[in-house]
Order: sequence, then C-alpha cells, then structure tokens
Amino acid sequence: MVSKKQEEILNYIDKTIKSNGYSPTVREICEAVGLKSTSTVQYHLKKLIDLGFLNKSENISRSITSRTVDSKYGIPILGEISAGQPLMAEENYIGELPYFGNEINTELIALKINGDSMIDAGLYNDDLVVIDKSMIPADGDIGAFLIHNTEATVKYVDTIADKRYLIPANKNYDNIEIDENITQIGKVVSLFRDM
Amino acid sequence: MVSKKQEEILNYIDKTIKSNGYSPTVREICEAVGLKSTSTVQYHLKKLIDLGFLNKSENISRSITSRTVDSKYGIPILGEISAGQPLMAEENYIGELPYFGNEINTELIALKINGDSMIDAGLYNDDLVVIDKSMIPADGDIGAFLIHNTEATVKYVDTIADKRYLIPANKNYDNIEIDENITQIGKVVSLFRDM
DNA sequence: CATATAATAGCACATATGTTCGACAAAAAA
DNA sequence: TTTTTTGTCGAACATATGTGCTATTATATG
Repeated sequence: MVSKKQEEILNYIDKTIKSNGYSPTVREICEAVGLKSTSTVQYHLKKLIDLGFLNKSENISRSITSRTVDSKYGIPILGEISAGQPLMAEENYIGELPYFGNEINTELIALKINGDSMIDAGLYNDDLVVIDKSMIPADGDIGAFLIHNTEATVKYVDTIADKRYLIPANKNYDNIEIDENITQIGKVVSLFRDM
Repeated sequence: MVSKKQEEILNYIDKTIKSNGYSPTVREICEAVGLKSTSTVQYHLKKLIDLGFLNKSENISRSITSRTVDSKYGIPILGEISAGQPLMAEENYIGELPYFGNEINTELIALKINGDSMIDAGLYNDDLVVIDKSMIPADGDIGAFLIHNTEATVKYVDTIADKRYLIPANKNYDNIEIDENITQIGKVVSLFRDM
C-alpha cells in the first residue's frame, strides 16, 4: 500500500516533472515533503518503484520518471479472498495496478482470474480484470461476485426464468443461482494480460 | 542559423528525452555527437537556447527541456496501416495508450485487433495488443507482422516441417507461410481490453 | 593577406547528487 | 510482552555533472 508520505512524495515528483520538465533530486524531495534525511527518501522511493509508480535509473541524477503524472492512485489488486475478512482487507491485497484513466476513481479494484471458467469470454487464467464497484452488472455483462464472502469469482450475469444466475463462459461449468450467499462486487470494465 | 552539429545535438536530446524520460548530461551529449570537449557542447547549447529550441536551468543536472518534444510517453496505437508508408508514419497513428510497464521503452507500439482470427487465443476484436518491436517472436509466441507492407496482423508463429508459418487461433482461417511478403514487427507482450 | 567569427579541445574546479551504513524510535504483528 | 516491520535520521563517500578559462584550428569576410 502507499503510505501518506509516499503519496506526498509521488505528488511532489509529479508536480515537479509537470512544471519543470525534469524530475527533482532526492534532496529536493527530502526538503519538499519535510523529511530530514535523504535516505528516508531513498527508502520511500524504493517502495514506490517496487509498486510500479516510479521508475529510475541507478546513479543517474534526476532520472525519476512517473506514470502517475495524470493520476494519483493505483488500482489495488486483490488475490485470494481471505475468509471472514472484508473485501478490501490487507490480507487480500497482492499488488497495485497503475491507474491511467482520466478521473480518480476509488471504486476500482483489480482481480486476478483464477481458472478457466470464463475462457470462452476471453478471460484467461492469470488475466487481471478491473472491476468498477460503483457499477451494477446488467444482464449480459460480466460481473465480479463474492461467494460465501470467501471466494471471488468473475462470471456473466443473466436472468433465466425470472431467476438471476452467474453464468460461466465454459460448458464444463454450471450456472450458479444468485442467492443470499452471493454478494456483488461490481462490473468488469477492462482486462489486462501479460504474455 | 542552426549548424549541422547543433541539429545533431538537438536530435540527440529529443531522442533521449523521449526514450529515457529525462534529458542527457553535457558529457553524454558530448560523447553522442562525437565531440571531445564538454565546453564545445556548452557552446552549442547556449546557441540552441538563445535560438529558443532548448530550455535549461542553471547548475541543475539534466534540466534541458526541448520544445520539439512533448514529454508524453504513451504507447502509440496504430490503426490501419497505410500502404507504402513506413509503419510508424503519422498516417497510421490513431492514439496513445498510457504506458504501464516497468521501463520506458520506445520499442513498444499498440495495435488494435481486427477480426476474430485469434479468438481461440483470447484475442478479441477491438482488443489492443502491445507489441515489443525489440523482441523476436519464437515458435509458440504470438507475434505481429506486416503483410505486403500494407496490412498488420497478429498471429501465432510456429515451424512446421522446416517452414515457418503464421498460425491463426481459429479453425476458420488458414496458416500463412512466412515469405518475403511478410515482415516481422515484434512480439505481442500484453493485452488491453475495454468492456 | 589580415582579421573576425565559428568550432573545437583540454583541463580544472566546485558542487550537485545518488548511495550506503549504522542507529533508533514508533507502529504493527505475533 | 517480544519480535518484526516501518519510518526516520545523520553522516560520510564517491562520482556525476555544470561551469569557466585558455588555447588552437577551421571558416568565413573584408
């Protein structure tokens, strides 16, 4: 996760690159965010780089580049959903997908596709799907759901004979009727695949 | 006005900013354009700044900015490939995909998938695939190719009986033998889908 | 040809800047 | 409570980097 200080650093870097055309030095960041040691900055920079928000060349001055110049927050990637924990609990957090939309949207999360139940919809194992929690999947949409509050799943939604179902895109899987055991997370709005 | 050397310097600066995200040092310019003294570079830099081509802050490393480069580093999205035009020609450019990889890489382009010839590989119509031009698709990989220099296509590559083929992931399409009409663009490294 | 202007080189200096290491306190987890 | 993680500091070090000065050579210009 990105701490308060890290966000502050990120913002300062973005602002500087945007207004100056080049990135600040470690010492400039130090001063700007009210830290007294350059190594504290290095510490945070390393984290931000690991999270994918920044990039930097070693031993090269002012070589920080930022992907978040136009946006502030990454999309949290959730892995295995821990039983009993609320969806956004730390336990579930496995990384962050840099956000590059135009508006800041805290309603976005990313889930890693597990298995092949949606393969006929072009959602493959290990794909990352971005879910907008503020959108309700309509019939025919692909949505993300929580089963028994312990397992996240991505499926088509549709109404058959007045009942709503989660519908896999793979003949080897059965439809699941939506009942009280199933909580809606949101609508799947985009997909990333690394090959 | 602008001498040969100065143009060379300008080009190098632009190229560097574009690919690295930050400007080169005086010494790097020195080396790159084949000069032996940093003060010669300073001499030219001053001229270029006076002429308004460059901007620079005093005593600040890597602070050169260029008017001829916009500091955006998205991945260019290429649409219909115009016959006769080089791949990266303006004619083909239909937009920019915000960059989300780890390193800044000028060898990346994005192509919009057209048709369903790769549907069994999970590449759907209108998907955007990111192509790394610096990578050669090996057997089994998905690559991007230019047919007759006019049409871009994305297919599996494989060797069958000592011949290399472009192989669609859709039974309704035939394999295409790779011959002199087919130019390799690069390897498909990731996928983006908006739903 | 003599002279001004444009390019280039070499070097040295000051400092801007990234990096490392050890220590320590606060917060979180076990 | 004990242990681990996270955040912080300070100082020292190595080098990356901008700058200034002088001298030399090429190219133009009168």
